[in-house]
Amino acid sequence: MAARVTIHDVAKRAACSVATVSRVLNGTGPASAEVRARVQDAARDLGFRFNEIGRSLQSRRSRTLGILVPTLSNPVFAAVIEGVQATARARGYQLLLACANYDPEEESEAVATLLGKQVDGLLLTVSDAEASAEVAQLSQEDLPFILIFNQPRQPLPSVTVDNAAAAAAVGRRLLQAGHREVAYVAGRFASSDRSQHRYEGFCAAYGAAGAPAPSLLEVDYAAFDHRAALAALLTERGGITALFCSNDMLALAVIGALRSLGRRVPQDVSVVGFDGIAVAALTAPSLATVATPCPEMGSRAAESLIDAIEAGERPRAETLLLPFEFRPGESLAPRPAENPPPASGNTPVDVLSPTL
Amino acid sequence: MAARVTIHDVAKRAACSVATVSRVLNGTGPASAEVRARVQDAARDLGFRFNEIGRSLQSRRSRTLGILVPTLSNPVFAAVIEGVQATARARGYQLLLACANYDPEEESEAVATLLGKQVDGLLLTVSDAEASAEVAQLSQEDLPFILIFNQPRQPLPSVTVDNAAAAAAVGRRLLQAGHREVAYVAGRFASSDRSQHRYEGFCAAYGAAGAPAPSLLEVDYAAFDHRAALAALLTERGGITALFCSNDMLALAVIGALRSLGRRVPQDVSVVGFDGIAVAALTAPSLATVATPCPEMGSRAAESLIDAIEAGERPRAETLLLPFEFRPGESLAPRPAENPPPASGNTPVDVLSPTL
DNA sequence: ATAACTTGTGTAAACGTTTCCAGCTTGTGG
DNA sequence: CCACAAGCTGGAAACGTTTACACAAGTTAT
Repeated sequence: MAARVTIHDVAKRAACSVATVSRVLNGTGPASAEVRARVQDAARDLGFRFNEIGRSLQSRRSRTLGILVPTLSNPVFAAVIEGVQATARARGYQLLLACANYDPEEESEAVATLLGKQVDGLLLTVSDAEASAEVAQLSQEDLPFILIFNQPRQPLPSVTVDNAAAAAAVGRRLLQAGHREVAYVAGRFASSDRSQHRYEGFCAAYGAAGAPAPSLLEVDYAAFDHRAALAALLTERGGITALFCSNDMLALAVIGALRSLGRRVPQDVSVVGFDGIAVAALTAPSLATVATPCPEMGSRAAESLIDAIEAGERPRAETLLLPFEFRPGESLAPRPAENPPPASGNTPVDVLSPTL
Repeated sequence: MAARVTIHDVAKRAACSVATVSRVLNGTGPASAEVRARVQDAARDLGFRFNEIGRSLQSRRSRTLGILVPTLSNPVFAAVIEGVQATARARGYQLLLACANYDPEEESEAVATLLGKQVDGLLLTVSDAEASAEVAQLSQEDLPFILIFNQPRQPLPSVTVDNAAAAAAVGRRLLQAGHREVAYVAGRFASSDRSQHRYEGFCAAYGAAGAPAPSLLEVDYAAFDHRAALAALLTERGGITALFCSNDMLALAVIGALRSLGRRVPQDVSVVGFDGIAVAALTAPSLATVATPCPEMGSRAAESLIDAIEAGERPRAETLLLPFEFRPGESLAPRPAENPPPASGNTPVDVLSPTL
């Protein structure tokens, strides 16, 4: 019921004009000590708070950033958002959140909605930055934006890690551990530019070592049961001793699937992930992975974006690569001796399918 | 550069008044087929999109919901938000996100900011709903809000699970497995109403069975190394064979700490969590826990909130309890036979401290 | 034929701010 | 004593919408 109290109410109570109230409360423009006190008292008494909608309309700045991620189910994105959120708040910006479920159409819709809400800038992770209609749309609308995780080949503002280099590092680790026959397991390969970069880097490392090119296994990310696909891969190419998964969530699911197929990790098959989500260190076996500085990526991106906004420019159309770090884990062990994998008679534990 | 195109630009191009443009584009009010077409063409040609700020100012409705959570590091909250996000979007609302880091002061600040942004309603998880200044503030400001996870004893609108009942269920499971000496491990007990409810329910189950009351171990949530605290508890009360942790993230950390103390889970100590985060099913040992329907909690809360908003009312001041489910896991096993825990000579694995 | 609707359209006020501009006090230097 | 600056204050326009109201033209009922 309490009708919102406006600057007019404060003005009336302080017996002055709204212009004066605005000047006093914003500390802009002069005011006598006397009226200043009256205004402040009135504002306090009435519990006045600026209506940011009115402010935004007048100033044509919403002090709001849009952030678009594929999902919140993958902790990587939550971690990024945490970083974004922290620096956004530190600099006086709010966050309007949208999830696009890896669907380009939903991405476009979300961007349109965010634009309608007059966000001052946009941070986003899209399926494929190169083929993305909404990136084009943004450039055209001339709204400052920065991609996160995406590593486009054209010059676009983005913050990520060097996916190819990181994947190559993983490749070298695996080679070092004696794994010559390996596979890359990807969730949504076709629609993820970064997943492709990772595969390329991975293959490059194997090529450079004169080892056979890693197989590529694309699994249906939506289905959480990867047993059939993995079983097929492992019997088809019998010698495979290590799997590099395109992200940690997938790696954890793969480990579960392997276990229930009776394959031990890492004794029979080694598994490496990508992202470095916190829980990966807590599992057993702990997950070998590439740790990406998610919160830092978020805050660096937010920082640059806000800088650009406040300078009235657009962010520089170049990729900022942050350092990654290979994080060893129990899921990666030296290649087993030349004995064939054990018969699958081992008590297959049923994995509970998580409700992501 | 592209100056935003407004309804006036459309009006000029369509050679009509802004009122007509508004009526046509909103489908409100009459318009001749002829002018309707002109307006639609003009809007399309100019790439017109409503400025929601202007709209909100005029309509005094922002079609935006605020959502305040303690953190995004804990996947539970990400899961809730995912549910909220889905139904909010389905009903045409956007989400303004804020994190308060479990700090009541930051909670208040965040609420104030959200109010300034004129959110139509607020979904929030606070440290302690009963002692919370911002809940009072909200009631007073008469802004529709619903608590999530909080289970206040006063009548306040909230969506959660019956924490005490769920904890009692855990207690019964542990008793059933022969664990008579147990402890409750809590992250931030003092500041979490739900953690307290859980402890009460847990104790009630033990009381009803005539078993000794569970010990209470409060650990510093910020410090990720709980080894010292756990070692102290386990030597002090030698007979403890099971730990019930106030949430899954803590449970996973506790399992790591136990491992590095040379205690095997579940052979030496059983561990049960609370929340049912997705990854808990993927770890080894998989985590026994209480699964809470996080996305459902989010969507139910959002649904009720929006209903209230659109009815011009406030949500009913009562707690909606959603069903929980005990989810068995490998981390819970029958109490070991009467032999004392093995000497700690077992290869202590160093847990990598996650960068949450 | 007139009165009373109906239909389509435009004018203008409002929503809550900020800010330009002008005007009113004072005080100062000539 | 007057001009002028400096300090303070208020009026009013603007930001992009929606919508109450007025009005013109056409339709129908009397």
